[in-house]
Amino acid sequence: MTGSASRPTEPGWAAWQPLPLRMPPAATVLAETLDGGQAFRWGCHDGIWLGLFGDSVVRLSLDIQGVLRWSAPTSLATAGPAFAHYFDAARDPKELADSLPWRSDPHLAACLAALPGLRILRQPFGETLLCFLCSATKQIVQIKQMLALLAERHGTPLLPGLSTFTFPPSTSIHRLPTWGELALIPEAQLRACQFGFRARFIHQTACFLAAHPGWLEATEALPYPEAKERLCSLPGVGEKIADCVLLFGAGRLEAFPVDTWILKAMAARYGLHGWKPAQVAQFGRAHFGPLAGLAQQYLFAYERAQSRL
DNA sequence: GCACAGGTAGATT
DNA sequence: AATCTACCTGTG
Repeated sequence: MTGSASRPTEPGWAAWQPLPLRMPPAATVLAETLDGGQAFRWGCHDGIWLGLFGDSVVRLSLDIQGVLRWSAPTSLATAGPAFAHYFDAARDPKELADSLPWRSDPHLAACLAALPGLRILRQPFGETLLCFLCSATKQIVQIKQMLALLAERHGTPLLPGLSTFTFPPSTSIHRLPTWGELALIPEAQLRACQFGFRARFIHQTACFLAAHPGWLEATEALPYPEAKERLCSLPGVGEKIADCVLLFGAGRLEAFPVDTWILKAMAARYGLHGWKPAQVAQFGRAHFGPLAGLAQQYLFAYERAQSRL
């Protein structure tokens, strides 16, 4: 009996509720969505996902029928609705993907077919900036470890009352520090969280943001080109990270982040051998159109899956 | 030992 | 303007 509908209620957690979706994702696609490199705060234990974003804590489970259910702590009444927005549950990802140029692009068509229903999450803007400032030349597993350590040491506990009911075993549940909190942390303490050379960038960015109240919020509200330009003015933020922040943290689906995977994929699949990242980014936006970022996520996931075979 | 990991910034050519 | 390199640190 693995159906979560029949799971008994656990202390501190509200009952599991179905998330209304046109088409629930397959387990592999859900895993790729939550843990495929756009977010770094999800973990899966015994078939149940636990995720943290902003002040929210949510658990997810695919029941035997394939229905996606969520459960939030009773102390966090807003976590459910917050997750629906985070997951962009109101939007049908297949419909969105259908307006990508897959009809004239066989490789894109293959990527869409391999991961039907892959989504772009709508993560908190500031948090996304922090996460991708940590990402430079790091693997996903390591990025997750760095952020977990930072949250553990410098972030507010989200479920103080549930500290004894650990889920998963021995996992601490702290939110990431806000930029205001980060500005108060000495660079040395960031280095102690295994940030390496990224510690200086995070510290400098935190100091800048502390000196410019409202700067992040204003940036998020700007059109894509202006928002990207402003993000790139932050220490440690180049084109790639700016595009990731706008794509995963601001719903700007026209952003087309070019990392080493995409660089290799576009060379191999589209013949762009020897192209520079900026050239590939321009090609991507022109070729894939206003939803280029969604296409990018399919290409990225497909390429990583191929490499694991 | 050494290359590489979802890069960026500053120096050098 | 284009190319090269240092920057932390863990992993294979």
